[in-house]
Amino acid sequence: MSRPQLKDAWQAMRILKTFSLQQVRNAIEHTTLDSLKAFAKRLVAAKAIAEHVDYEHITYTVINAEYKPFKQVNNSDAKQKNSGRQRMWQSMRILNEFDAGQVASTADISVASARSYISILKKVGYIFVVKSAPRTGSVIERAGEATIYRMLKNTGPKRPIPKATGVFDPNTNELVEFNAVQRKTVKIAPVTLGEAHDFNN
DNA sequence: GTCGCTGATGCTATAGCACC
DNA sequence: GGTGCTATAGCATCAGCGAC
Repeated sequence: MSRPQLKDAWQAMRILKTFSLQQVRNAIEHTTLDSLKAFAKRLVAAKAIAEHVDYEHITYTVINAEYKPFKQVNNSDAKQKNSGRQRMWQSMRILNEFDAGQVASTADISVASARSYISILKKVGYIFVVKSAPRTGSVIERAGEATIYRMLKNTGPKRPIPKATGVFDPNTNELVEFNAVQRKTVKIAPVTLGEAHDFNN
C-alpha cells in the first residue's frame, strides 16, 4: 500500500476511533484487507491503536491520535494536496452521518467553513438533513444537539468542486447542477440514525 | 523574472428563520 | 422585538499558469 493510501487509512481510523479493518477498507476503498492488517500490526506495536479480540471479531481503538506513522518527508511540497475541503469530504464519507462541528474538527477547519461547504453539497443533493437542531428548550437542554446530515451520494474519494451553477464531481466527471433553492424549512419526519431516508421526492 | 488573470479556499458579515 | 442558529453572499488570500 502506498503512503497516501496509508495516510488515508490512518485518518479514517482516527475519525472512527473504534473500528474494524473492514470498516476502514470500506471507507477508503483503494486498499486491501491484507495491507490494512499489516499496517494495523505496525500501529499496535507502536501503541497508536489497541487491538480487541471478541471471538472471531477483531476491533481496534485509537489510543494515540497524535501518533505520526510516517516520517515527515521534507515539506518542499508545502502546499498540502489534502485541502480542508478534501479532508471534509473524506470525513463525511467515513462518518456517513455527521454534524458541521464534527466535520470541522476532523478536517481541522472552522465550523463556518464546514457549514459553507455542507450547504453547497446539500444544494446539489449529495447530503441531506437527517435531524435539525432543536430551537426550543434551555441552552443546557440544547447543548450538543446540532443539525445532523447524512451522506446521500458517495461518488468516490475526490471532493466535489463548487462551480457557479453547481458542483463538478471529479469522480464521475459530471457537473451536478444546484437544485431550486428553498429557504423554507422542510419538515422531515424524525429519523433514527442508521435508518434509510428517501429525499428525492 | 514579473505581471495579470483565473480559480480554489476559507473566513466574516449578514439575512432568514423559528421560537420565546 | 429579542435571541439563537443556519445558510449564503461577498471578500481576501494564495497558487498556478500563460504572455511578455
